[in-house]
Amino acid sequence: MQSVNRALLLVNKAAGAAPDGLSLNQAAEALGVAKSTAFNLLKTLVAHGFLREERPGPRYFLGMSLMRLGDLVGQQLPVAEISRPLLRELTVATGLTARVAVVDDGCPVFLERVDGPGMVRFHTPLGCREAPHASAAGKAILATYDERRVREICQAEGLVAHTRSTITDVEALLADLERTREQGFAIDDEEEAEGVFCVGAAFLDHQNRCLGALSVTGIRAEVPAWRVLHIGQLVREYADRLTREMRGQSAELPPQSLGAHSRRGDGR
Amino acid sequence: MQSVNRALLLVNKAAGAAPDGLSLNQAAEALGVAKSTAFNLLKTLVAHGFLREERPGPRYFLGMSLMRLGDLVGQQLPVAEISRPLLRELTVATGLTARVAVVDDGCPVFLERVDGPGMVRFHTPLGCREAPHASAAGKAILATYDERRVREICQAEGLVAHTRSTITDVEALLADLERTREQGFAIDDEEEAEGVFCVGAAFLDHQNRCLGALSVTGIRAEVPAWRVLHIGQLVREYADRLTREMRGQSAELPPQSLGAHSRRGDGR
DNA sequence: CATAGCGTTCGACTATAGCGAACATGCTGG
DNA sequence: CCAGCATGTTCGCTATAGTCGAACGCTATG
Repeated sequence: MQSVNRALLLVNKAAGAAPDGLSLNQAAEALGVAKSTAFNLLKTLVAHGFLREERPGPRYFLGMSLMRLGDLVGQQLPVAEISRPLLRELTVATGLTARVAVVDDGCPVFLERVDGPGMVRFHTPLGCREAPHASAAGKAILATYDERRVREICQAEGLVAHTRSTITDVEALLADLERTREQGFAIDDEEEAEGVFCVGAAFLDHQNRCLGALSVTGIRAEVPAWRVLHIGQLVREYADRLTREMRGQSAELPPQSLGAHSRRGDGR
Repeated sequence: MQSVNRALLLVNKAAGAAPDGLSLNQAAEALGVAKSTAFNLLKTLVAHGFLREERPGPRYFLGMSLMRLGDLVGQQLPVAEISRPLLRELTVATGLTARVAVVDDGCPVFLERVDGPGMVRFHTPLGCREAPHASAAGKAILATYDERRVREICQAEGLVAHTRSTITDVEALLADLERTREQGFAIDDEEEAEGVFCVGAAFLDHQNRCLGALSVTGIRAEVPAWRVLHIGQLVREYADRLTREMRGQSAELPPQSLGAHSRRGDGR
């Protein structure tokens, strides 16, 4: 499946090549193929709207089809649709950027975001994976797993340090997860990026397996110590609401009170 | 480029196959190829995250990469980023769903949307093309072109009727466009969908060529006759603001007052 | 327990995608 | 204004890589 591989790689290249786009020669060189080969690939991708050809001196950018398809991903996952109004409320209530992620192999993948009102914008593309051990959403997810599974994931992903505060030791991480379970929400205190503070909480499916997490993100200064508890409880509360609403739609289970702190899932 | 073609077709199939996803056999049949061929294609797409494989009984859905890439499209087009706060304001001011489209071969392609507060949700996927003759955004765009180009586009697209009110006659369309130019905004009065009312206005680049259009959408009942003028002027005003802000960023041209009704471009 | 339907693997054949060289085009600098 | 270069585009040959079909294993169902 060589040609398909190359085509898809090209799309990724075009994604990285902002804001000037990709030229034919760049494409050919990036793939290590002849110019004519890259030429054909590019034309095919353009024909399907996966790339956009901007003249003159053809430069290639991501195409409109990707936007349409990207939008559809969210619609295939019911989570995004349902969580949107909750994110909006959460943003208003906290003044922070609120996001929702689904879990993919233990990592949070962010589906949807509602930016806060502040000056600061965070570089948080939709659809991106974040590290499980260094993000509030990730730790909220891990906290629903049992120790064995957490160790597996840590092994697979590796506890790479993003900042000085990143937890790089498995035992320390397990302790942090225990605290997360106790208080009902996870905290990322500059563990993913310097100066950035996040709070996250997991939501569950009808079998109490973790589906994903809500989180709010702000700069450290926006979140003084005395606000943390309040924000944490708010995020927890909204995550529970999301759990209930997801159940309400996909299965007709009764809203069965979740209990304030009953997310002690077994992770499988 | 047969295999790439087939792969990209599969992605589109998977997009349409909501909410149950695509099975191997469906995929093979849809393409008219052997099962093993479809199998390889699917696996390759999954490896790149363009599709997601859900077990058991492997079903294929759109993958997370598409979401990430779709999000990036917007970032490569400066329009989406800049228009977002304007859309938000416009939604608040009108109580309607506000959207922004860029022009692609005369058709509006919608980049970004901010839903209104009402109960009604519109089925308006991002990245989708709409008919130029039957949407407010489309007519706002066409109104910036000269007669020859409008006729060309009509020829190419065909004036298909979506509802009883759709304009299917070129002369009538040209008259409507003239009115649009006079009042500064375009109106779609149930021409695209029954019961749906839209108002749109074009925004321009630094050479006064049409870049795209803003529009607001509501159900007919939300937009009584006496509100139309006010809403129209509002949309016109925001489109002009967008024009100015786009110029402010990409080129350092002075904000040069646009004049209330100076969008009489020549369309090329 | 049998069977039908699906996903998955394998090897052979041939169409197809890849290469390289030649041709076109559009800019830059002399 | 022309020459030269860099870039995009086309074409034919060749071998590779993608396609097919058939065989296998699994699960789900009557």
